[in-house]
Amino acid sequence: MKLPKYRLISNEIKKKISASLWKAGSQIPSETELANHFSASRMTARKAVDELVNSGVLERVASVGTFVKEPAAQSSLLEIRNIADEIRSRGHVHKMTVLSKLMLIPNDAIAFTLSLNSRTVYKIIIVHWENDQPIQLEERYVNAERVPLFLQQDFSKITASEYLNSIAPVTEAEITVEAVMPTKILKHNLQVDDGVPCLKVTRITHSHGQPICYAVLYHPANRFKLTSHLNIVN
Amino acid sequence: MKLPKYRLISNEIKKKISASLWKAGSQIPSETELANHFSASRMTARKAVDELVNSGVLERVASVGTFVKEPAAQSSLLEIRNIADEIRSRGHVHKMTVLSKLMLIPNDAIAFTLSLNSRTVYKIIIVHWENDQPIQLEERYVNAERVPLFLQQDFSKITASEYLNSIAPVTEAEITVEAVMPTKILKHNLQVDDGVPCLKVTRITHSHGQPICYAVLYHPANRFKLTSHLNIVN
DNA sequence: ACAGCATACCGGTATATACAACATCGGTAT
DNA sequence: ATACCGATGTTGTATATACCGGTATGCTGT
Repeated sequence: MKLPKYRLISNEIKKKISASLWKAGSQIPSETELANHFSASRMTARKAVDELVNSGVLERVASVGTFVKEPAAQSSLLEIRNIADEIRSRGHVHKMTVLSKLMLIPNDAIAFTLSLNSRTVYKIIIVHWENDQPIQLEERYVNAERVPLFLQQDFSKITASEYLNSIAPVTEAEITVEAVMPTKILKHNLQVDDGVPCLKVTRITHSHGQPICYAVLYHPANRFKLTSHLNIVN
Repeated sequence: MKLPKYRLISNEIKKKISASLWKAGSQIPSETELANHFSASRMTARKAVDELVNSGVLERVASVGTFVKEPAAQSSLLEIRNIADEIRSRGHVHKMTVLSKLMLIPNDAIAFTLSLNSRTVYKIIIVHWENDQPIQLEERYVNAERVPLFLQQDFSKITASEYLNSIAPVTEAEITVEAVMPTKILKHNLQVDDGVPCLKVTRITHSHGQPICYAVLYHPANRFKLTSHLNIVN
Protein backbone atom coordinates (compact mmCIF):
# COMPACT_ATOMS: atom_id res chain seq x y z
CA MET A 1 0.00 0.00 0.00
CA LYS A 2 1.97 2.88 -1.35
CA LEU A 3 0.88 6.35 -0.51
CA PRO A 4 1.03 9.03 -3.14
CA LYS A 5 3.46 11.83 -2.58
CA TYR A 6 0.85 14.46 -1.86
CA ARG A 7 -0.49 12.34 0.93
CA LEU A 8 2.92 11.95 2.47
CA ILE A 9 3.16 15.72 2.47
CA SER A 10 -0.27 16.22 3.98
CA ASN A 11 0.57 13.66 6.65
CA GLU A 12 3.73 15.53 7.53
CA ILE A 13 1.75 18.72 7.83
CA LYS A 14 -0.79 17.03 10.05
CA LYS A 15 2.04 15.76 12.26
CA LYS A 16 3.47 19.24 12.67
CA ILE A 17 0.08 20.54 13.65
CA SER A 18 -0.81 17.79 16.09
CA ALA A 19 2.64 18.14 17.64
CA SER A 20 1.85 21.84 18.05
CA LEU A 21 4.94 22.80 16.10
CA TRP A 22 2.57 24.69 13.88
CA LYS A 23 0.03 26.24 16.19
CA ALA A 24 -3.58 27.22 15.63
CA GLY A 25 -3.88 30.50 13.82
CA SER A 26 -0.29 30.59 12.65
CA GLN A 27 0.78 30.72 9.07
CA ILE A 28 2.31 27.66 7.50
CA PRO A 29 5.00 27.78 4.80
CA SER A 30 3.87 28.91 1.40
CA GLU A 31 3.06 26.37 -1.27
CA THR A 32 6.34 27.13 -3.00
CA GLU A 33 8.31 26.58 0.21
CA LEU A 34 6.50 23.32 0.91
CA ALA A 35 7.22 22.18 -2.61
CA ASN A 36 10.91 22.89 -2.23
CA HIS A 37 11.11 21.31 1.19
CA PHE A 38 9.52 18.09 0.02
CA SER A 39 11.20 18.16 -3.38
CA ALA A 40 7.87 18.26 -5.10
CA SER A 41 6.27 20.59 -7.57
CA ARG A 42 4.08 23.35 -6.31
CA MET A 43 1.00 21.62 -7.73
CA THR A 44 1.68 18.54 -5.65
CA ALA A 45 2.27 20.53 -2.49
CA ARG A 46 -0.90 22.40 -3.27
CA LYS A 47 -2.82 19.17 -3.56
CA ALA A 48 -1.63 18.17 -0.11
CA VAL A 49 -2.82 21.49 1.26
CA ASP A 50 -6.10 21.07 -0.64
CA GLU A 51 -6.82 17.94 1.32
CA LEU A 52 -6.28 19.59 4.65
CA VAL A 53 -8.32 22.61 3.66
CA ASN A 54 -11.19 20.35 2.65
CA SER A 55 -10.99 18.47 5.91
CA GLY A 56 -10.98 21.72 7.86
CA VAL A 57 -7.47 21.55 9.27
CA LEU A 58 -6.08 24.45 7.27
CA GLU A 59 -7.53 27.64 5.93
CA ARG A 60 -6.43 29.58 2.88
CA VAL A 61 -6.43 33.34 2.52
CA ALA A 62 -5.93 34.37 -1.07
CA SER A 63 -2.79 36.37 -1.72
CA VAL A 64 -1.80 36.11 1.92
CA GLY A 65 -1.10 32.57 3.00
CA THR A 66 -2.36 29.37 4.53
CA PHE A 67 -3.11 29.11 8.21
CA VAL A 68 -3.80 26.44 10.80
CA LYS A 69 -7.46 26.61 11.62
CA GLU A 70 -8.53 27.28 15.17
CA PRO A 71 -9.21 24.07 17.07
CA ALA A 72 -12.94 24.68 17.21
CA ALA A 73 -13.26 23.23 13.78
CA GLN A 74 -10.81 20.43 14.21
CA SER A 75 -12.91 18.27 16.49
CA SER A 76 -15.87 19.28 14.43
CA LEU A 77 -16.62 15.96 12.99
CA LEU A 78 -19.25 14.75 15.41
CA GLU A 79 -18.04 14.01 18.84
CA ILE A 80 -19.97 12.47 21.63
CA ARG A 81 -19.96 15.13 24.29
CA ASN A 82 -18.90 14.32 27.75
CA ILE A 83 -21.21 16.21 30.06
CA ALA A 84 -18.58 16.51 32.77
CA ASP A 85 -16.03 18.05 30.43
CA GLU A 86 -18.60 20.40 29.10
CA ILE A 87 -19.62 21.64 32.49
CA ARG A 88 -16.04 22.11 33.57
CA SER A 89 -15.21 23.89 30.33
CA ARG A 90 -17.88 26.41 31.24
CA GLY A 91 -15.97 26.97 34.45
CA HIS A 92 -18.68 25.34 36.52
CA VAL A 93 -18.60 22.61 39.13
CA HIS A 94 -19.62 19.13 38.08
CA LYS A 95 -20.94 16.53 40.50
CA MET A 96 -22.57 13.15 40.10
CA THR A 97 -25.08 11.26 42.19
CA VAL A 98 -25.66 7.59 41.64
CA LEU A 99 -29.34 6.89 42.25
CA SER A 100 -29.23 3.20 41.54
CA LYS A 101 -26.83 0.59 40.32
CA LEU A 102 -27.86 -2.95 39.69
CA MET A 103 -27.64 -6.08 37.61
CA LEU A 104 -30.85 -7.32 36.09
CA ILE A 105 -32.43 -9.51 33.49
CA PRO A 106 -33.01 -7.39 30.43
CA ASN A 107 -36.39 -7.14 28.81
CA ASP A 108 -36.63 -8.15 25.21
CA ALA A 109 -36.18 -4.65 23.82
CA ILE A 110 -32.97 -4.03 25.71
CA ALA A 111 -31.64 -7.50 24.99
CA PHE A 112 -32.34 -7.02 21.32
CA THR A 113 -30.79 -3.57 21.15
CA LEU A 114 -27.64 -4.74 22.89
CA SER A 115 -27.64 -8.12 21.09
CA LEU A 116 -27.35 -9.86 24.44
CA ASN A 117 -27.06 -13.59 24.74
CA SER A 118 -26.70 -13.69 28.47
CA ARG A 119 -29.51 -12.96 30.84
CA THR A 120 -27.88 -10.08 32.64
CA VAL A 121 -27.39 -6.43 31.95
CA TYR A 122 -26.07 -3.63 34.13
CA LYS A 123 -28.32 -0.71 34.80
CA ILE A 124 -27.28 2.50 36.44
CA ILE A 125 -29.10 5.74 37.05
CA ILE A 126 -27.02 8.85 37.60
CA VAL A 127 -27.83 12.51 38.06
CA HIS A 128 -25.28 15.06 36.88
CA TRP A 129 -25.14 18.44 38.58
CA GLU A 130 -23.86 21.74 37.31
CA ASN A 131 -23.25 24.20 40.13
CA ASP A 132 -25.74 22.47 42.42
CA GLN A 133 -28.45 22.31 39.80
CA PRO A 134 -29.30 18.96 38.27
CA ILE A 135 -28.66 19.11 34.54
CA GLN A 136 -28.90 15.52 33.37
CA LEU A 137 -30.44 12.30 34.51
CA GLU A 138 -29.02 9.30 32.76
CA GLU A 139 -30.44 5.83 32.71
CA ARG A 140 -27.90 3.52 31.25
CA TYR A 141 -27.94 -0.14 30.27
CA VAL A 142 -24.52 -1.64 29.72
CA ASN A 143 -23.49 -4.82 27.95
CA ALA A 144 -22.29 -6.92 30.89
CA GLU A 145 -20.40 -9.38 28.74
CA ARG A 146 -18.39 -6.71 27.06
CA VAL A 147 -17.77 -4.47 30.07
CA PRO A 148 -17.83 -6.88 33.05
CA LEU A 149 -16.33 -4.55 35.63
CA PHE A 150 -18.66 -1.68 34.95
CA LEU A 151 -20.57 -1.71 38.22
CA GLN A 152 -17.44 -1.79 40.32
CA GLN A 153 -16.24 1.57 39.10
CA ASP A 154 -16.19 4.59 41.36
CA PHE A 155 -18.44 6.96 39.53
CA SER A 156 -17.52 9.86 41.70
CA LYS A 157 -14.13 9.81 40.01
CA ILE A 158 -14.90 8.81 36.46
CA THR A 159 -18.05 9.28 34.45
CA ALA A 160 -19.78 6.28 33.02
CA SER A 161 -19.13 7.35 29.48
CA GLU A 162 -15.46 8.01 30.20
CA TYR A 163 -15.03 4.54 31.62
CA LEU A 164 -16.94 2.88 28.82
CA ASN A 165 -14.93 4.75 26.28
CA SER A 166 -11.69 3.62 27.84
CA ILE A 167 -12.78 -0.03 27.74
CA ALA A 168 -14.60 0.00 24.45
CA PRO A 169 -14.16 3.21 22.46
CA VAL A 170 -17.28 4.38 20.70
CA THR A 171 -17.04 3.89 16.98
CA GLU A 172 -20.68 4.16 16.03
CA ALA A 173 -23.65 5.76 17.66
CA GLU A 174 -27.32 6.15 17.04
CA ILE A 175 -28.88 9.14 18.66
CA THR A 176 -32.50 10.07 18.98
CA VAL A 177 -33.70 13.36 20.35
CA GLU A 178 -37.20 14.00 21.58
CA ALA A 179 -39.08 16.53 23.61
CA VAL A 180 -41.09 15.07 26.47
CA MET A 181 -42.93 16.18 29.56
CA PRO A 182 -41.15 14.84 32.63
CA THR A 183 -42.65 12.12 34.75
CA LYS A 184 -43.13 12.81 38.42
CA ILE A 185 -39.91 11.06 39.38
CA LEU A 186 -38.01 12.87 36.67
CA LYS A 187 -39.43 16.22 37.74
CA HIS A 188 -38.30 15.55 41.27
CA ASN A 189 -34.81 14.45 40.41
CA LEU A 190 -34.15 17.17 37.86
CA GLN A 191 -35.94 19.81 39.95
CA VAL A 192 -37.97 21.10 37.05
CA ASP A 193 -40.99 23.36 37.48
CA ASP A 194 -44.46 22.58 36.27
CA GLY A 195 -44.97 22.91 32.56
CA VAL A 196 -41.30 22.74 31.68
CA PRO A 197 -40.50 20.06 29.12
CA CYS A 198 -37.36 17.96 28.96
CA LEU A 199 -35.03 16.95 26.20
CA LYS A 200 -34.79 13.19 25.98
CA VAL A 201 -31.71 11.89 24.25
CA THR A 202 -31.51 8.20 23.52
CA ARG A 203 -28.08 7.00 22.61
CA ILE A 204 -27.06 3.56 21.47
CA THR A 205 -23.32 3.21 21.18
CA HIS A 206 -21.27 0.54 19.50
CA SER A 207 -17.61 -0.31 19.58
CA HIS A 208 -16.35 -1.92 16.39
CA GLY A 209 -19.77 -3.28 15.61
CA GLN A 210 -20.50 -4.58 19.09
CA PRO A 211 -23.29 -2.83 20.96
CA ILE A 212 -22.01 -1.49 24.26
CA CYS A 213 -24.53 0.75 25.88
CA TYR A 214 -28.11 1.92 25.66
CA ALA A 215 -28.50 5.23 27.41
CA VAL A 216 -31.40 7.56 27.93
CA LEU A 217 -30.50 11.09 29.00
CA TYR A 218 -33.00 13.63 30.28
CA HIS A 219 -32.27 17.33 30.48
CA PRO A 220 -34.45 20.15 31.79
CA ALA A 221 -35.36 22.29 28.80
CA ASN A 222 -34.92 25.56 30.58
CA ARG A 223 -31.34 24.80 31.47
CA PHE A 224 -30.10 22.78 28.55
CA LYS A 225 -29.62 22.95 24.81
CA LEU A 226 -27.98 20.44 22.58
CA THR A 227 -25.75 21.94 19.93
CA SER A 228 -23.39 20.52 17.39
CA HIS A 229 -21.25 21.87 14.64
CA LEU A 230 -21.09 19.85 11.51
CA ASN A 231 -18.80 19.93 8.57
CA ILE A 232 -20.35 18.25 5.62
CA VAL A 233 -17.58 16.55 3.79
CA ASN A 234 -19.17 14.20 1.33
CA MET B 1 -18.19 38.14 -10.03
CA LYS B 2 -16.46 36.02 -12.61
CA LEU B 3 -16.51 32.30 -12.20
CA PRO B 4 -13.43 30.28 -12.97
CA LYS B 5 -13.60 27.93 -15.88
CA TYR B 6 -13.63 24.76 -13.82
CA ARG B 7 -16.68 26.01 -12.02
CA LEU B 8 -18.46 26.73 -15.26
CA ILE B 9 -17.76 23.17 -16.25
CA SER B 10 -18.95 21.73 -12.95
CA ASN B 11 -22.10 23.83 -13.18
CA GLU B 12 -22.80 22.47 -16.64
CA ILE B 13 -22.37 18.97 -15.33
CA LYS B 14 -24.70 19.68 -12.43
CA LYS B 15 -27.28 21.02 -14.88
CA LYS B 16 -27.12 17.88 -16.97
CA ILE B 17 -27.63 15.81 -13.87
CA SER B 18 -30.45 17.81 -12.37
CA ALA B 19 -32.14 17.84 -15.78
CA SER B 20 -31.82 14.05 -15.74
CA LEU B 21 -29.92 14.09 -19.01
CA TRP B 22 -27.25 12.25 -17.11
CA LYS B 23 -29.07 9.83 -14.88
CA ALA B 24 -28.10 8.32 -11.58
CA GLY B 25 -25.70 5.45 -12.00
CA SER B 26 -24.80 6.28 -15.56
CA GLN B 27 -21.31 7.03 -16.75
CA ILE B 28 -20.41 10.58 -17.69
CA PRO B 29 -17.91 11.47 -20.40
CA SER B 30 -14.28 10.83 -19.58
CA GLU B 31 -12.10 13.63 -18.35
CA THR B 32 -10.46 13.86 -21.75
CA GLU B 33 -13.80 14.14 -23.48
CA LEU B 34 -15.00 16.79 -21.06
CA ALA B 35 -11.80 18.71 -21.61
CA ASN B 36 -12.26 18.64 -25.37
CA HIS B 37 -15.91 19.54 -25.17
CA PHE B 38 -15.27 22.58 -23.02
CA SER B 39 -12.02 23.46 -24.76
CA ALA B 40 -10.12 23.06 -21.53
CA SER B 41 -7.19 20.99 -20.49
CA ARG B 42 -7.77 17.66 -18.85
CA MET B 43 -6.53 19.04 -15.53
CA THR B 44 -9.16 21.74 -15.55
CA ALA B 45 -11.94 19.34 -16.45
CA ARG B 46 -10.63 17.09 -13.73
CA LYS B 47 -10.84 19.90 -11.20
CA ALA B 48 -14.49 20.41 -12.09
CA VAL B 49 -15.13 16.72 -11.57
CA ASP B 50 -13.16 16.86 -8.31
CA GLU B 51 -15.62 19.37 -6.94
CA LEU B 52 -18.60 17.22 -7.72
CA VAL B 53 -16.92 14.14 -6.33
CA ASN B 54 -16.19 15.98 -3.11
CA SER B 55 -19.75 17.19 -2.88
CA GLY B 56 -21.05 13.69 -3.45
CA VAL B 57 -22.65 14.21 -6.84
CA LEU B 58 -20.25 12.08 -8.80
CA GLU B 59 -18.26 8.99 -8.08
CA ARG B 60 -14.99 7.93 -9.64
CA VAL B 61 -13.96 4.39 -10.41
CA ALA B 62 -10.29 4.15 -11.24
CA SER B 63 -9.54 2.84 -14.69
CA VAL B 64 -13.20 2.70 -15.51
CA GLY B 65 -14.91 6.05 -15.45
CA THR B 66 -16.90 8.60 -13.55
CA PHE B 67 -20.50 8.00 -12.65
CA VAL B 68 -23.48 9.92 -11.34
CA LYS B 69 -23.94 8.86 -7.77
CA GLU B 70 -27.17 7.29 -6.65
CA PRO B 71 -29.10 9.89 -4.68
CA ALA B 72 -29.70 7.74 -1.62
CA ALA B 73 -26.17 7.00 -0.57
CA GLN B 74 -25.09 10.57 -0.88
CA SER B 75 -26.04 11.62 2.59
CA SER B 76 -25.30 8.72 4.88
CA LEU B 77 -22.80 10.44 7.14
CA LEU B 78 -24.40 13.33 9.03
CA GLU B 79 -26.94 14.61 6.68
CA ILE B 80 -29.08 17.62 6.95
CA ARG B 81 -32.41 15.96 6.75
CA ASN B 82 -34.83 16.95 4.12
CA ILE B 83 -38.21 16.67 5.71
CA ALA B 84 -39.98 16.12 2.41
CA ASP B 85 -37.75 13.20 1.44
CA GLU B 86 -38.14 11.71 4.85
CA ILE B 87 -41.90 11.83 4.76
CA ARG B 88 -42.02 10.38 1.28
CA SER B 89 -39.57 7.65 2.25
CA ARG B 90 -42.05 6.61 4.91
CA GLY B 91 -44.57 6.22 2.12
CA HIS B 92 -46.56 9.18 3.33
CA VAL B 93 -47.86 12.24 1.56
CA HIS B 94 -45.93 15.46 1.96
CA LYS B 95 -47.48 18.88 1.52
CA MET B 96 -46.33 22.40 2.23
CA THR B 97 -48.19 25.54 3.15
CA VAL B 98 -46.50 28.89 2.90
CA LEU B 99 -47.78 31.04 5.74
CA SER B 100 -45.78 34.12 4.91
CA LYS B 101 -43.10 35.19 2.54
CA LEU B 102 -41.51 38.59 2.74
CA MET B 103 -38.47 40.75 2.49
CA LEU B 104 -37.56 42.70 5.58
CA ILE B 105 -34.88 44.61 7.40
CA PRO B 106 -33.08 42.16 9.65
CA ASN B 107 -32.68 42.84 13.34
CA ASP B 108 -29.15 42.93 14.67
CA ALA B 109 -29.08 39.31 15.75
CA ILE B 110 -30.12 38.00 12.34
CA ALA B 111 -27.83 40.42 10.52
CA PHE B 112 -24.93 39.33 12.66
CA THR B 113 -25.63 35.64 12.30
CA LEU B 114 -25.89 35.91 8.54
CA SER B 115 -23.05 38.48 8.30
CA LEU B 116 -25.32 40.73 6.29
CA ASN B 117 -24.13 44.00 4.85
CA SER B 118 -27.32 44.87 3.08
CA ARG B 119 -30.45 45.89 4.86
CA THR B 120 -32.65 43.15 3.53
CA VAL B 121 -33.23 39.54 4.38
CA TYR B 122 -35.82 37.11 3.15
CA LYS B 123 -38.12 35.54 5.67
CA ILE B 124 -40.46 32.70 4.98
CA ILE B 125 -42.70 30.66 7.22
CA ILE B 126 -43.76 27.26 6.00
CA VAL B 127 -45.73 24.41 7.50
CA HIS B 128 -44.93 20.88 6.37
CA TRP B 129 -47.63 18.26 6.48
CA GLU B 130 -47.36 14.53 6.70
CA ASN B 131 -50.61 12.82 5.71
CA ASP B 132 -52.69 15.88 6.60
CA GLN B 133 -51.04 16.35 9.97
CA PRO B 134 -48.67 19.28 10.45
CA ILE B 135 -45.23 17.95 11.33
CA GLN B 136 -42.94 20.95 11.06
CA LEU B 137 -43.21 24.71 11.14
CA GLU B 138 -40.17 26.39 9.74
CA GLU B 139 -39.24 30.00 10.10
CA ARG B 140 -36.41 30.73 7.79
CA TYR B 141 -34.20 33.75 7.22
CA VAL B 142 -32.22 33.63 4.02
CA ASN B 143 -29.20 35.65 2.93
CA ALA B 144 -30.69 37.78 0.17
CA GLU B 145 -27.35 38.70 -1.32
CA ARG B 146 -26.27 35.13 -1.73
CA VAL B 147 -29.61 33.68 -2.84
CA PRO B 148 -31.34 36.57 -4.59
CA LEU B 149 -34.08 34.58 -6.30
CA PHE B 150 -35.21 32.75 -3.17
CA LEU B 151 -38.61 34.31 -2.77
CA GLN B 152 -39.54 33.72 -6.39
CA GLN B 153 -39.36 29.97 -6.07
CA ASP B 154 -42.47 27.83 -6.21
CA PHE B 155 -42.35 26.13 -2.86
CA SER B 156 -45.08 23.75 -3.76
CA LYS B 157 -42.61 22.10 -6.10
CA ILE B 158 -39.32 22.38 -4.32
CA THR B 159 -38.59 22.67 -0.61
CA ALA B 160 -36.70 25.65 0.67
CA SER B 161 -33.78 23.55 1.75
CA GLU B 162 -33.64 21.75 -1.58
CA TYR B 163 -33.51 25.03 -3.43
CA LEU B 164 -30.94 26.53 -1.11
CA ASN B 165 -28.80 23.46 -1.39
CA SER B 166 -28.88 23.65 -5.17
CA ILE B 167 -27.75 27.27 -5.13
CA ALA B 168 -25.34 27.12 -2.23
CA PRO B 169 -24.64 23.61 -1.00
CA VAL B 170 -24.38 23.31 2.74
CA THR B 171 -20.82 22.77 3.83
CA GLU B 172 -21.10 23.68 7.49
CA ALA B 173 -23.97 23.72 9.90
CA GLU B 174 -24.56 24.62 13.49
CA ILE B 175 -27.50 22.90 15.02
CA THR B 176 -29.13 23.52 18.34
CA VAL B 177 -31.88 21.38 19.73
CA GLU B 178 -34.20 22.43 22.53
CA ALA B 179 -37.43 21.35 24.07
CA VAL B 180 -39.98 24.12 24.38
CA MET B 181 -43.63 24.59 25.12
CA PRO B 182 -45.39 25.90 22.02
CA THR B 183 -46.73 29.42 21.83
CA LYS B 184 -50.37 29.91 21.05
CA ILE B 185 -49.69 30.52 17.36
CA LEU B 186 -47.42 27.52 17.18
CA LYS B 187 -49.98 25.33 18.90
CA HIS B 188 -52.57 26.40 16.39
CA ASN B 189 -50.42 25.88 13.31
CA LEU B 190 -48.99 22.56 14.42
CA GLN B 191 -52.30 21.39 15.90
CA VAL B 192 -50.76 20.24 19.15
CA ASP B 193 -52.77 19.44 22.23
CA ASP B 194 -52.40 21.11 25.60
CA GLY B 195 -49.34 20.09 27.55
CA VAL B 196 -47.48 18.67 24.57
CA PRO B 197 -43.99 20.12 24.14
CA CYS B 198 -42.23 20.80 20.86
CA LEU B 199 -38.77 20.14 19.59
CA LYS B 200 -37.14 23.36 18.50
CA VAL B 201 -34.27 22.91 16.09
CA THR B 202 -32.22 25.97 15.24
CA ARG B 203 -30.03 25.54 12.24
CA ILE B 204 -27.49 27.94 10.85
CA THR B 205 -26.08 26.75 7.58
CA HIS B 206 -23.04 27.96 5.70
CA SER B 207 -21.76 27.34 2.24
CA HIS B 208 -18.00 27.52 1.97
CA GLY B 209 -17.79 29.85 4.92
CA GLN B 210 -20.60 32.13 3.82
CA PRO B 211 -23.68 32.06 6.02
CA ILE B 212 -26.73 31.19 3.96
CA CYS B 213 -29.67 30.57 6.17
CA TYR B 214 -30.91 30.83 9.72
CA ALA B 215 -33.77 28.47 10.29
CA VAL B 216 -35.90 27.60 13.26
CA LEU B 217 -37.88 24.40 13.00
CA TYR B 218 -40.63 23.38 15.38
CA HIS B 219 -41.96 19.84 15.62
CA PRO B 220 -44.74 18.47 17.80
CA ALA B 221 -43.11 16.14 20.29
CA ASN B 222 -45.76 13.49 20.07
CA ARG B 223 -45.31 13.07 16.34
CA PHE B 224 -41.62 13.68 15.85
CA LYS B 225 -38.22 12.40 16.86
CA LEU B 226 -34.86 13.47 15.59
CA THR B 227 -32.44 10.63 14.99
CA SER B 228 -29.02 10.39 13.51
CA HIS B 229 -26.45 7.71 12.99
CA LEU B 230 -22.88 8.66 13.60
CA ASN B 231 -19.63 7.08 12.69
CA ILE B 232 -16.80 8.22 14.87
CA VAL B 233 -13.65 8.28 12.85
CA ASN B 234 -11.09 9.77 15.16
C1' DA C 1 -15.14 -22.76 -27.93
C1' DC C 2 -11.89 -20.98 -25.09
C1' DA C 3 -7.75 -19.32 -22.96
C1' DG C 4 -4.43 -16.02 -23.27
C1' DC C 5 -2.56 -11.90 -24.95
C1' DA C 6 -2.27 -7.20 -26.94
C1' DT C 7 -4.17 -2.89 -26.91
C1' DA C 8 -6.93 1.10 -26.10
C1' DC C 9 -8.94 3.65 -22.58
C1' DC C 10 -9.50 5.69 -18.03
C1' DG C 11 -8.60 7.72 -13.82
C1' DG C 12 -4.45 8.83 -10.48
C1' DT C 13 -0.29 11.06 -9.83
C1' DA C 14 3.41 14.26 -10.76
C1' DT C 15 5.96 18.03 -12.94
C1' DA C 16 7.02 22.46 -15.15
C1' DT C 17 5.28 26.58 -16.45
C1' DA C 18 2.60 30.78 -16.98
C1' DC C 19 -0.26 34.40 -15.80
C1' DA C 20 -3.93 36.66 -12.86
C1' DA C 21 -5.57 38.78 -8.77
C1' DC C 22 -4.74 40.58 -4.59
C1' DA C 23 -2.30 41.93 -0.21
C1' DT C 24 1.50 43.76 2.06
C1' DC C 25 5.33 46.49 2.61
C1' DG C 26 8.60 49.98 1.63
C1' DG C 27 10.08 53.89 -0.80
C1' DT C 28 9.16 58.22 -3.04
C1' DA C 29 7.02 62.42 -4.34
C1' DT C 30 3.86 65.82 -2.94
C1' DA D 1 2.57 63.56 7.43
C1' DT D 2 0.13 61.72 3.63
C1' DA D 3 -0.85 59.93 -0.67
C1' DC D 4 0.66 57.33 -4.31
C1' DC D 5 3.37 53.83 -6.74
C1' DG D 6 5.76 49.78 -7.49
C1' DA D 7 8.18 45.54 -6.10
C1' DT D 8 7.40 41.30 -4.11
C1' DG D 9 5.14 37.36 -2.25
C1' DT D 10 1.12 34.46 -2.07
C1' DT D 11 -2.81 31.98 -3.51
C1' DG D 12 -5.88 30.99 -7.67
C1' DT D 13 -6.39 29.42 -12.24
C1' DA D 14 -5.08 27.20 -16.49
C1' DT D 15 -2.36 24.47 -19.74
C1' DA D 16 0.58 20.84 -21.70
C1' DT D 17 2.75 16.80 -20.83
C1' DA D 18 4.19 12.39 -19.05
C1' DC D 19 3.85 8.08 -17.00
C1' DC D 20 1.58 4.47 -13.97
C1' DG D 21 -1.57 0.91 -12.99
C1' DG D 22 -5.83 -0.71 -13.51
C1' DT D 23 -10.02 -2.27 -16.52
C1' DA D 24 -12.42 -3.60 -20.51
C1' DT D 25 -12.45 -5.23 -24.98
C1' DG D 26 -11.44 -7.61 -28.82
C1' DC D 27 -8.36 -10.43 -31.37
C1' DT D 28 -5.59 -14.49 -32.03
C1' DG D 29 -3.92 -18.92 -31.76
C1' DT D 30 -4.96 -23.30 -30.17
